Amino acid sequence: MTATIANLPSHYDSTASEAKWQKFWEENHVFKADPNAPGEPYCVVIPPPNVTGSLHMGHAFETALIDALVRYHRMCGYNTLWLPGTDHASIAVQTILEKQLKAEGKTRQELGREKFLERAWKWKAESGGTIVNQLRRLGVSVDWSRERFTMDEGLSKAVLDAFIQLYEEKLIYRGNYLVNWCPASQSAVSDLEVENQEVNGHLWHFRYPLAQSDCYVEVATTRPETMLGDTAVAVNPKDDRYKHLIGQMVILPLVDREIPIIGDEFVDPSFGTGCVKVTPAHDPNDFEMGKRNNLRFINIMNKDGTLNENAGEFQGQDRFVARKNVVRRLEEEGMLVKIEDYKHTVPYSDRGKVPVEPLLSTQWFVKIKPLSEPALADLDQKNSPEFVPDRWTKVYRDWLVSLKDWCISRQLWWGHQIPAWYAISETGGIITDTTPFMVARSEAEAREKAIALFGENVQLEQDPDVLDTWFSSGLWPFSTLGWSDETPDFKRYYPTATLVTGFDIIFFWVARMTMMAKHFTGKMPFKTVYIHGLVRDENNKKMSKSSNNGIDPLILIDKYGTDALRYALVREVTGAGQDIRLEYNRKTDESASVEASRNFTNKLWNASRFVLMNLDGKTPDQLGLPDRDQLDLSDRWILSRFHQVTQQIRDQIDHYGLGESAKLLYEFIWGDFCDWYIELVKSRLLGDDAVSRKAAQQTLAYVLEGTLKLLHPFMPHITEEIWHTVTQTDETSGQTLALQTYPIADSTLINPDLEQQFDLLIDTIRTIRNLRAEADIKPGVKIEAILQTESEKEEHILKSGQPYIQDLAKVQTLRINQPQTQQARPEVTVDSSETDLVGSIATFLSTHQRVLLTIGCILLTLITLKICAGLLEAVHEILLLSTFLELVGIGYTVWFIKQKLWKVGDRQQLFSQIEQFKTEVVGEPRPDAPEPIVNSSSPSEEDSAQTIVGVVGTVRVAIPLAGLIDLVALKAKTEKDLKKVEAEIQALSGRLNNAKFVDKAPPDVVQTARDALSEFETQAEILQTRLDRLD
RNA sequence: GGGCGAUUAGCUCAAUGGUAGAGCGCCUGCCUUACAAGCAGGAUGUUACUGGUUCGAGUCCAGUAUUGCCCA
Repeated sequence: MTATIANLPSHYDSTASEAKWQKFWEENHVFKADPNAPGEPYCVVIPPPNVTGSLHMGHAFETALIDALVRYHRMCGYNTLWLPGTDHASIAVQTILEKQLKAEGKTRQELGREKFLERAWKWKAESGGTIVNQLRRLGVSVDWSRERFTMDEGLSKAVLDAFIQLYEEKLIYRGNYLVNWCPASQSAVSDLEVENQEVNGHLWHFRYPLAQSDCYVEVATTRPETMLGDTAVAVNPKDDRYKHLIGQMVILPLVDREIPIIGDEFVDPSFGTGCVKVTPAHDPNDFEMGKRNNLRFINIMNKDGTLNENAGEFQGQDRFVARKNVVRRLEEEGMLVKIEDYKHTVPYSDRGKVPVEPLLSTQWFVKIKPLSEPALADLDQKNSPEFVPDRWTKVYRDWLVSLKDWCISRQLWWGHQIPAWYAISETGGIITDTTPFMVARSEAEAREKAIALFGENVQLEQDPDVLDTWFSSGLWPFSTLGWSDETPDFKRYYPTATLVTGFDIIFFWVARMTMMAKHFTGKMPFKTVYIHGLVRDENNKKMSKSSNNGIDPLILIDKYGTDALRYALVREVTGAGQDIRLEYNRKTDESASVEASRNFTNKLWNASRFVLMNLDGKTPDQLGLPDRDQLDLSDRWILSRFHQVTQQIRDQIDHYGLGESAKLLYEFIWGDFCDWYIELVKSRLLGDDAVSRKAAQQTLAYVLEGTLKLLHPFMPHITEEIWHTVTQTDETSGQTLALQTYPIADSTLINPDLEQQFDLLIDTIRTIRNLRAEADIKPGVKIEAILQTESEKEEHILKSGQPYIQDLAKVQTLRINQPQTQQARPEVTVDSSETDLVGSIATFLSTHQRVLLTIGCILLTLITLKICAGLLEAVHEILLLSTFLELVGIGYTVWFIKQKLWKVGDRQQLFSQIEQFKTEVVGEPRPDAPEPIVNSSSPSEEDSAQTIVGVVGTVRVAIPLAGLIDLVALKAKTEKDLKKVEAEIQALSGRLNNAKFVDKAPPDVVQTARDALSEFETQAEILQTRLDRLD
């Protein structure tokens, strides 16, 4: 048994609770998957975070979404596995480490590969530890026993297997191609690691003289220094200005090299002069042109971004220094025509933050078409994988179609070293483009092969480069499950169910995984790809490390709790794929939206406290299911709502409507359950009808427990905490909400008609409350209210809900009448024997309130004076005190009259107090009195101007007010209401008078409009009558 | 330049083509024994703009403006 709830504080302590349950889940192996257990498998692999430091809000968002899906499916009975892990992020980590080294005045070369890698592993341990800790604090339901890292033993083996297989299939090749060279990290980077930035640059126009004449052609470039590597000038063969020049030669200035003028369709005649210089070794387009036209490839650059021996006088200069110098020299030679300001995009290295240099070098490539085509076929033929939302399918498809061969080698140390060994003894002890190599599983295997080819004395050296990180990430969905072995996990959980990730890495990652998976396993690695948006900051900027606008989720978790943060993130999502914006004040570390969610957790907490306080120490199980025959109207209503919401939530989550589900729960818990049901049930819990009380307890317990289950995937910690208390489940039992069955909607309890009827009661209560506020009636004061309707149905509903109205609108006496015009109808005339004593007194009181007021006033004054006199007598010996008290007595009388009798509202309050005093003596009317007071010989309230009136549906709500009221204000309010109603009437009748609308609109829409019009007309009539009487 | 989104209350965002809602903020009144992190009530909109389709458009179409992202 757990501690009694009475000891619980009124505020939920997230910090303590979260730590407790995170520990509990892990220690009890709650999320440990068992491939031998029954149930359809539901497996999700985590998009592995980079070990580059810590998680940011985007990760928190993503894991909140995944966890909601995973916990939901687990509770739905799937054999669920969420597999966690991290990614080694070769470039990113190496950049961080080199920065650290630089700060210490060292380089990695000085340190050496081995020591550098030691350092990297140390970093990995720290960062990985931080990340894992953060994931734990987020309360994710992952199976930690299966945690993986892209460079751990198993995954490294998978990488080796994949590489060797692809190489043997001739899908991996080594070749000399143009790559994106990052001079900062001194490595090739993939197209994806390049970020195009718009810069304000220049367009330089140069003259290249023709070899055979005094004429020249004019070319334009944004990178003048590359002219040193030009091997042609190209024009469009259809360009009349130049086509006669094709085949002629020009003399390259500064270099004095003769280069041809070629015709190539690629040249855009409208760009610049229509005549372009061609540098095949330093520009991707020129590279293609060079291959098409058999041009020379002259590399003018070293790997550090300085110019090499091919640059002549500029050798050794940095590329940007050389740029200036080349321009100056051309100007001196008279070859500079002009310099234009020019805005263009420059490729920057994502990591190195310097402009990327297209550089010709020898790299390893994956032939992509044989991989992308099967993946494309699956998409086109089977719509696999299915993207949610669908529009991302096109993005994914376009990418697959336009893929180029994938450069997979990186000139880095941190990562999977390429399993190729060079027979360097064949090429003078160094690796060159022509050094023979062996691809093998190990150095020993490579040596065996090498000896066979080159003899015993062959010297081997492993390729120093590592593989692109995405090569190993591409294997993630199956390598983590044990591939390339047929492990039980792989057999049971592969292919996985859903991949949840951001659209920004569809290219990077999703396409790599589908291609690799199709090739190696023959299957798409996941059924569905759920694409979520990005978390933007308060300025609508994407949160990222480079923008330095990220927010550490732990700050908000510490302040508001994990559940609050997660819920705030998830409820922001609509549909899917939409970006969300997180409100955040960087000065105070506060977030309004997370605070709102925290308030919601607190609301749930307190509602649960209330329920617990009223269950007489029993659990939902002990109380049992409520007997349907004993249910009160409100019980049936909340049960209908509960099952309705259950159905909606299941539908939503099944279609990835996570934000919608979260919002549904918010409305249900705060609105239906707390604002209405709990308020309605209070009097029954306090009352002495044991049967009704028990039904209320059972319903409360049942709905609360069910709601905790519904909410669990979104707010795992607080629901677990409350569930354990409500069910009195000891922690040591190992029982957990996380493994309970997710509620299943019982359609026999869903009653839309009942819900609609209940809405009328709610609206009636609201209208009375509204009128009370308008009339400035104090909250504690009980009033009289009169409800009139022409509709028998409405009348019936109002009568069944009478105690609710009295209870929640603080109505002492409620009359539910037929309007005067129909009062003759017998069914509404109730035998006077049914009119109880209280009703008589109320009628008497309201009829004779003025007399009563006067009597009360006199009585009170007399009592006051009597008390004063008595006091004076008792203390008359004290000097001056008697005079003082006399003054007090007189003063109080004056004060009393002014305070209690002068104003209308105050007199009314006094009246009400007297009435309450009366009820205390006579007794409270039973809240579940079978019939409201019906009085066909209606008193004159509705004839009096001293009545405030509102309408709901076609129900007229009247509250008689004692004494005079502010007629002007009342009139203004009535006029305002009437105006609103008249506007509605005008709009509706306009529509209904339109023959086309009546003809063409669906009949139910027309009928709805007719019903609404008739309702508004009734409302208008009621309001107009009131207004007439006020005049 | 091509593509994909977005633009609705002061702010953040909702609304199967049927006549606009929520949270926060604001105003009024309440410490009503679950909750002041709360309760009750209230005010607030030419749905960016211009046309078109339709009986009917925030929603569909075309264009314009602003803005964000992706790809060149």
